[in-house]
Amino acid sequence: MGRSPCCEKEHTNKGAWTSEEDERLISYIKLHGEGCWRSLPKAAGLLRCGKSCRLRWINYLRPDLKRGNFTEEEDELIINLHSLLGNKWSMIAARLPGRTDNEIKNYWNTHIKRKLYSRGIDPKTHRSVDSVSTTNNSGNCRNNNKINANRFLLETKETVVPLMQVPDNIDNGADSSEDSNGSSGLSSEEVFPHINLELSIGLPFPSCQQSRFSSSDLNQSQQQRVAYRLFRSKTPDVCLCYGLGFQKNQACRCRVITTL
DNA sequence: AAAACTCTCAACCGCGCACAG
DNA sequence: ACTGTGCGCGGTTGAGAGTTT
Repeated sequence: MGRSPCCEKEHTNKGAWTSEEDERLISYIKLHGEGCWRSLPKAAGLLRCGKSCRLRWINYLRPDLKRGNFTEEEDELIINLHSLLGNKWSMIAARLPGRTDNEIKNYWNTHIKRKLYSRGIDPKTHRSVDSVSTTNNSGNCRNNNKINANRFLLETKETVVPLMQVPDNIDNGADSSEDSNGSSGLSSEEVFPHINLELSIGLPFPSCQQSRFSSSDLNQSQQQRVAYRLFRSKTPDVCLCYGLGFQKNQACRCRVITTL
């Protein structure tokens, strides 16, 4: 059987968009808003796949896009966020207003990788090329260990339950990723004092920013379900701090809690 | 001047997830 | 519990622009 295609390939245009197609898409979305990408092309009179329309809008036509060169501050922010999040481009993009995941991904591959190599840093591990090439030994850099631990926490599904079981530790400023030897690593904010590590996920449209429940409305199991769904979900109207076990106001100012 | 090569980035593809039925 | 559908993500591709030979 196999998966049905997202659209009929035979009757759709491919490749670069014409200015006429752009205008059609823009005026349609201005009139009807985003969403329902599958039916949008037909409704807008476009011979394009819905996916293609979505991509064109998100990466190129959206009015809130910044465009232009990346600043030095943006460079450093991307590097630091990448060290925490890995190739989670959409999450990184959420911290850079006006930038898209595609743009950041391209920029990473064409510029930043090279920049890091020139600094003697491996862009995958964010460790010095020397230490990467020698072995996995020793973790001679405590900061890097801490960074990689955070990255692990954010990326692996297996850590969801343990994370939710130890919110108190997080609240106390202790590090749940620490091993049992009691060594005190630096927090992410100490490692990157200049970036906001609240990691609330940015929202492009104000309508998404409302929430129906605060954490105080939920019992513990509901909160755990919320946290779990949040961690698994790619839905943007949530705050990552909540997925890490924080309660409202404990860790960040966003106060955005996803609904059940 | 032009061929060859390199770089950039818009666009595509396939997969996984959420959700409705 | 299962299936189909739509959306979003990350990896990859390739056309066109820019640079070098």
